[in-house]
Amino acid sequence: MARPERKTVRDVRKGNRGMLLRTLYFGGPRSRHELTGLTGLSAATISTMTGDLLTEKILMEAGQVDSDGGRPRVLLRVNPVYAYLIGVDVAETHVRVELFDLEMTEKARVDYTLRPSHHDIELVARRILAGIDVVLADGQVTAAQVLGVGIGVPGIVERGASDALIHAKTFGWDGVPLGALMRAGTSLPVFIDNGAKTMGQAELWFGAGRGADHAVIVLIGSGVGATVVADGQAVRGTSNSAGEWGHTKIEMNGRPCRCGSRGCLEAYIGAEGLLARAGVPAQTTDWPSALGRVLADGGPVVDETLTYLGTGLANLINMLNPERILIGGWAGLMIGERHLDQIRVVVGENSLTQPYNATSIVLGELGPDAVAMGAATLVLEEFLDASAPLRLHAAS
Amino acid sequence: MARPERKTVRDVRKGNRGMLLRTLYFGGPRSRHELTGLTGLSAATISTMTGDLLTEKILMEAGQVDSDGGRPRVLLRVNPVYAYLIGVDVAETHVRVELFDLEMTEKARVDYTLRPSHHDIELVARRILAGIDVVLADGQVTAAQVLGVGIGVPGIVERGASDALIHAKTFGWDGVPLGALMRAGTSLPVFIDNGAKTMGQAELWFGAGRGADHAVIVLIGSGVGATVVADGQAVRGTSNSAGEWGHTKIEMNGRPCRCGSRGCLEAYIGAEGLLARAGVPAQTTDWPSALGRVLADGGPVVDETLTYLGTGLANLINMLNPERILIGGWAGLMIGERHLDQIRVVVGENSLTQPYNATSIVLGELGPDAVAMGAATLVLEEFLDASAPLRLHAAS
DNA sequence: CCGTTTCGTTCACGCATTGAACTAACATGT
DNA sequence: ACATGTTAGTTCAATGCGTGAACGAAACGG
Repeated sequence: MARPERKTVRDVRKGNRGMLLRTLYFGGPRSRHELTGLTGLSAATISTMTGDLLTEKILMEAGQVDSDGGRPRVLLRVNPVYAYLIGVDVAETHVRVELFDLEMTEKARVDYTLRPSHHDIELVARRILAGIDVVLADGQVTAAQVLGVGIGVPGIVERGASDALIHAKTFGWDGVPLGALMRAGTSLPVFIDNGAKTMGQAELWFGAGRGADHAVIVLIGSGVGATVVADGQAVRGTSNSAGEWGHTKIEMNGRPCRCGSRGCLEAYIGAEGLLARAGVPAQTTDWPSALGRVLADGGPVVDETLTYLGTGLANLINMLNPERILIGGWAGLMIGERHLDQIRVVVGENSLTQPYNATSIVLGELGPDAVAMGAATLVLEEFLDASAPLRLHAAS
Repeated sequence: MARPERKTVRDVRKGNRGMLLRTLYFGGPRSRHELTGLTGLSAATISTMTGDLLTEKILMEAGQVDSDGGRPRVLLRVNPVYAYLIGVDVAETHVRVELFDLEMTEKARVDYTLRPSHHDIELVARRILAGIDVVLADGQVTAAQVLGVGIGVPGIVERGASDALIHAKTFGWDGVPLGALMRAGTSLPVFIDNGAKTMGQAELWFGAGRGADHAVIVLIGSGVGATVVADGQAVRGTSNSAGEWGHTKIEMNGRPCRCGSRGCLEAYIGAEGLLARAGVPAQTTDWPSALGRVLADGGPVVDETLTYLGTGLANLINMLNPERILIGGWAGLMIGERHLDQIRVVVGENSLTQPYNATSIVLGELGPDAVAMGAATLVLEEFLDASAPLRLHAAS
């Protein structure tokens, strides 16, 4: 019952323009002629629309191609330096700010280390704002050229009517208004989402998820989460907290989980739970190498982990029937690189034949650094969907 | 990445017309003036559009209301006898064909009993076609007045490029082309979907799910399934087999399930599994009263069942963050009527606070007979979305 | 230099929504 | 009975958009 909005003729333009931009963005340089076929629009419409986009400098020409015997085609492409995007990754140990051009090429980056338990929200906001200034200076870009700032944060981002509120237990954030704080310091449009979701977005757009309409991107680090994509759209749920795959129960009366419950998937396949099960001392700090040793040694704990992971993935397949499952996150990649085949076997044993056969299970391509890129993708999405109304802003 | 279609000005009309029809369908009789506010369209557009719909007889006037001091408003409503819908329920023991008017009032019904293991697809198709003729005669409706036939069937309905194929193990159906068989016998448009899904659709549109944008409708009978609704749209997955909640694993190395795997939720809370766990002899035929006795007696088996059910629901909440969960199916209703409060407690203990608080858990309102009505809803949906292109057909 | 082929643009037309001006239908006060 | 005010609904010129058809542009081959 999602209420469709009133539509007017201008929405037609906006939609078609977005479609053209998307096909050009993802479909490489194309001639106007090719675009008629790819978009279904008439040559006349393509002509006027590309004309507009060229004078706006959103598109640019990209050489010619001979076409046997006739007038050569002029290739068009999205102008990568028409505007820039900023992506921010707020993590437990650092705040990272990155500047991208429209093609997601990194132009500048700055990292701020956060001392443990120094996650005061105002400190974090100050770091982000300072980081924006730094990357703009480094990249020699003015704020007026930036379409917006995307921020990936830990925890649940509640998108209320007014402003995004962030709940992150481990940070001591309980309903923190980061959006408002940002707006107080910059006039750039700000988009905030959970870091796991922005990373999923990045994989979906630029990684192993390209082109998938139904996908689940699973993130296994010390925690466990998932991004669900149905019909090309991220499933957010009613308060934007869908995807807590790590806290689905997979064992009645199972291991206690840090969420307070028992038998959560995260307690078995999350790095923290996995290492604890393998008997790695709790005070170990270098988790990745510890995990590497556990995986190399093999043994029952690893087999058990693969069983839990495979069963958890099978549940996703039975429930959601995705065409693709991506495994990401630093721990997920380490496990998957060694044991993907065995995971596939376990999944096959625990899922229904028909949906299992419709799914391919692959590893993420982007690595754990993609949070900021995914956050920037939030801005890019807005631009592609509605380049007309958004457009460039005067910066303060 | 769902590719949006090329849009033209006429699509604007189609969309707005659908929106108007929907608000009038679900929002009771309204005056043109009220419709401007409800739809966001201008008075001018409302005027021309309602004019069209009135001459097409899709709308009709429904009295007047005084409006203090001025011209009285003329109320408009959807004309319930503009056209009719046929819904079919193909179940293990019967084929039921029902005729509805546009307001889903039942006009005629016919039941055919199926003898066990007489599920030959051609027999079923013949029954359906005969049933269509019977309800049309009983309801004194011509085929030309019927918008289409919706059919709810067991098993997985694979919506390929060409034609719907049905896989239903218990019926011995493996890729059966019911759609093609129907088209050979009638020229009415045919829509086929899984019966659990059509029932979910019925609850969502006309039952306890009205108005929910994010919902899960859970069906517990002898089997267990779910309909997931995200952003007002049913989540179907890549091959239309999403929603197999009953075969998600809730216990490692748990009870064997008839799907061949182990630890499936269905093996615990499905009527068959539940009765087996309670020690009810396998040859019992009257399952509902057996279940009634088990529930009345109480004891550990019941408690256990509520724990499994609550945990399964908690997994849905954590994963999908719905605003509403409906419990339906004959067994689900029996359990829920007695123990809804305890279910809510178990769910609370096993789900994250924030999404739990955003969810209300309620019982279905429509009862197990809603499969045919939900199937008819498939036709209604098509009509409301695209009344212009669909329109009435010449019948054979 | 000319015909052919392919690519791209221009323009009249049909269809959509809209604001503004207008008409319709009532109640009230005198 | 009649004027006035108020609310409901309609009509119309203006504007925006996509499209097909006619037209212009830029190459090739002879």
